[in-house]
Amino acid sequence: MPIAPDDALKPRKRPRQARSAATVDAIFEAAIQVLRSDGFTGLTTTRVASRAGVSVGTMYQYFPHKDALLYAVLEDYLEYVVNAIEAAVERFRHMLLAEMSDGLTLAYLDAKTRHMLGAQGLYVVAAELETDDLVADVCSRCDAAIARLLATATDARFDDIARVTHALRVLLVGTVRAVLENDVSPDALAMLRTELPVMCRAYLLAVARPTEAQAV
Amino acid sequence: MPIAPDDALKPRKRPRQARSAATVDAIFEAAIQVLRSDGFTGLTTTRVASRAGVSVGTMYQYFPHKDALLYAVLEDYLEYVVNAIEAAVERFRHMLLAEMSDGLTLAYLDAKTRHMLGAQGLYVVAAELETDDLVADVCSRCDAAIARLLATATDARFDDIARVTHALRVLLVGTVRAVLENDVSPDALAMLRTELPVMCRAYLLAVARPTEAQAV
DNA sequence: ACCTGAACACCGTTCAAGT
DNA sequence: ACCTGAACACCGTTCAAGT
Repeated sequence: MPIAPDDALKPRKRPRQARSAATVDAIFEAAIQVLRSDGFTGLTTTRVASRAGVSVGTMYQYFPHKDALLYAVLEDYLEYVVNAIEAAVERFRHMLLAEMSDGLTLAYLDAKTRHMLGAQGLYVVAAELETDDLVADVCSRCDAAIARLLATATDARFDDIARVTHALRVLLVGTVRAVLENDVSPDALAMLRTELPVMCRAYLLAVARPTEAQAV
Repeated sequence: MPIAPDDALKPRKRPRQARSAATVDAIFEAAIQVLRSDGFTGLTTTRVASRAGVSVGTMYQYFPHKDALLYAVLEDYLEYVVNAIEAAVERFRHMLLAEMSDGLTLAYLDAKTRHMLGAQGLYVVAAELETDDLVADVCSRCDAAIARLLATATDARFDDIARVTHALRVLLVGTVRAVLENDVSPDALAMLRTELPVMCRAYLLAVARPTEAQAV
């Protein structure tokens, strides 16, 4: 657990040839599979390499150490989620507060459940790996996007939009994780799909200041 | 990561003499400290033993393996939190819905922040360690307590109290964790203390069916 | 009874040797 | 250029030997 200086967690080299790119993809996919089946503790360089069909040495040509590989997997996943949020924000701007709340909530839920169903282990990766900068960056991009959304509600204004934005993101992220983490059954998902929108909507309406357009 | 059969995670023997009890306490405390400073990955049997001032062999007399030690630490912590919730439930029964919501929320927040400030690593322990039974037990005790509380609200009834209880617990646990996990600054805590009660109250009021006593 | 620490198997990482 | 796998240091766990 030495402190990672500079870009110590960055890939060692980018694949330049088709053969290499295929190798990296295989390693990447293998890492996710092993993480899912054996957990963070069970994720071994040997196991990833053998499942990817390469030798350990080859893996170390692309990732300077195990952590760099896991970091890359996490980065890729977070990028996917942020993109989903930013897309939802564009789609639901300039609507009623309740509409944009539901739109954002369901878009986030979809992104999570589609891409994440087995990648729960990534939470452990984020917790254990020096990922503060990466996470901070992703969080601020999400907050910026959500603030952009809320600012355009046609029927409400917020006194402290930064605070509300932050609280809403934490509500979304925390609740979804708390459920998916130890129960990905259809029942649990159904519960989220009905209750989470209610939570977000209720919170936003509670802290919003209605505007003249409200009575429309 | 072998499947834990039976009580494989239970302590090997209970301390019978004062000397032993002191040893176990020291090991326990050392584990928490190492977890805080070095994380889950950095938590080494050698490190825990040396910080506790005993040899590895001694540790293995009380805990059959590293996981059993971590399991015991987690169990102790969860017990503390459940007790806090159950105490709060007794204190706030038969009140207005908004009052009991705030009471429960702040009691939970207090329990978390007081005992947990450094023990964040326990989330990783719970995720990695075969703790499904333990967690399920704790969750159902919390849900039972919260349902007991909500059922006595003087101004509201719920059509599906199990669903609301579950959703409320997930909201509490998830949101608090999402904040504390990567930011235990006073600012973050202040945000939780103001916004979390609003979230819970707003959600409960949104799903509650008001009763005649409401207009009092 | 309780404690110790060398010894064994396994994992992360390197690097000389192969194609 | 890219790949391989034996070799080294370190961690979890055991157990013969100490008090």
